[in-house]
Amino acid sequence: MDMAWQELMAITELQEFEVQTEGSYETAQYQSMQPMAPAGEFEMSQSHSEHHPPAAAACDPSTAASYEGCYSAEAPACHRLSSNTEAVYGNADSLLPQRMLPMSSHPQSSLINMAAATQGHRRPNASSSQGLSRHMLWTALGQNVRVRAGDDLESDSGLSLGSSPPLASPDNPTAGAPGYQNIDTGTPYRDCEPEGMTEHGRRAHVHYPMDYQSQAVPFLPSGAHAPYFSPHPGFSHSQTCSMNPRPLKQPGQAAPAPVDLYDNATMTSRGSSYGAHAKSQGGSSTPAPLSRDERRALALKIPFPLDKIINLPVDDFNELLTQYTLTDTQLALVRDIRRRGKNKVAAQNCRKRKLESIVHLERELNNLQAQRDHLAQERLEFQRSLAFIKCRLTDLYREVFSHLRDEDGQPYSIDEYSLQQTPDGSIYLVPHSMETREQC
DNA sequence: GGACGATGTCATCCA
DNA sequence: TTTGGATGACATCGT
Repeated sequence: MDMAWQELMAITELQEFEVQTEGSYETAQYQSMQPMAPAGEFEMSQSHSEHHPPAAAACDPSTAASYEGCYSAEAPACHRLSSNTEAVYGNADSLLPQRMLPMSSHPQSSLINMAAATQGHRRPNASSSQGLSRHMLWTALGQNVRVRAGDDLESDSGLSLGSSPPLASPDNPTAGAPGYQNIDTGTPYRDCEPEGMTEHGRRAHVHYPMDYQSQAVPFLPSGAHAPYFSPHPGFSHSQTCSMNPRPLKQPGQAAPAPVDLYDNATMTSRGSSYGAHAKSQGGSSTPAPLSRDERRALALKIPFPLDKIINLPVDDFNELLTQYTLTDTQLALVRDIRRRGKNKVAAQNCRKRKLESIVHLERELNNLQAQRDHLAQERLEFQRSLAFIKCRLTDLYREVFSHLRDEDGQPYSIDEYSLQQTPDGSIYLVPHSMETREQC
């Protein structure tokens, strides 16, 4: 790429050279798409004869054979830029990476759709996954969702300076945010704690979604919450922390398998679901885990879905907030979620534009390189043409001298005299000695 | 284990 | 002042 840009920069130099050496040719001539005639056929000379009558006689094909030495017949025909550029770059669109294709929307109408979308397909785009994960928030409530801060225990971001108030983040369980505390014990949430969590706390932890259900039911997709909202009492901490996700069993079914929606291997520290999605390509029916914000919303019992938080217009969003009595912590979290959600979309759009810009610049670079090649070819043709015309002029000059005679009928020596033309068109025979003096 | 692409997030600027 | 879009930078993940 660097070389390409260096070559591109040479175009300006090339054009400057053209102007200096071929000053009589205007820039417009460089835009001509017509090929220069092969020199050997002297079509070039005929073309010149239209504009330079004196040269026309010199370029008479009948006499041109004597000038092959000046104007090589091997001069290649100038290529047609109009066809070349299109031929070379006509398929430039094919260079567009597949990732540049317009994103398609995915229906988010049901949990079934969501599950299907997460199985056997890599996430087609982030927006759909957002929608899916948002549904996950409200459908997973009955699935013994553990309000886990596991990924939050990891470093959120090396540069994170904590834009969110500490209270609003489960990253900081010691900050005293009520929403991140165990409902029963009041202790901060710490999922999968190897030692610190008591069995009572674990059970309360496991049962937390049940407590959340009472508030969140109105927002759950119909039919999604009822079968899953009674966590099996037999779930232990070790089960909930299992690294082997199993299909969920409804309460009425015997021997419910341990459920772990937070397989560490599938969760990113950012709470994104793409990792889990990629893992679901294997055909696993394990639903995608909740994002970090979804879990935060779950923990703080935000009483409306994330897609509303993120996508509602500001007026509707504020109106939504007025419909509920939210704590400062909840408000801060909601605003953080809204900010992050919008920024996520913005980042996706930004990256898409950046890729499109790269493709556009690469295409433009190719076009400019083709233009440069065309100009170089034209310069070569013009140089050959100029050399040919000079040869013809020299020959005509000698021919004129051969017909000149002095008073004694003797021919003038071309070494002693020269022909000069004045601005008014008069031609004088000037001795070289006088010419030299005039110059002095 | 390092390179690389994808993605989410944060900080910052700006309208 | 608030809100949100745009974007660079960074972290993390999976391949």
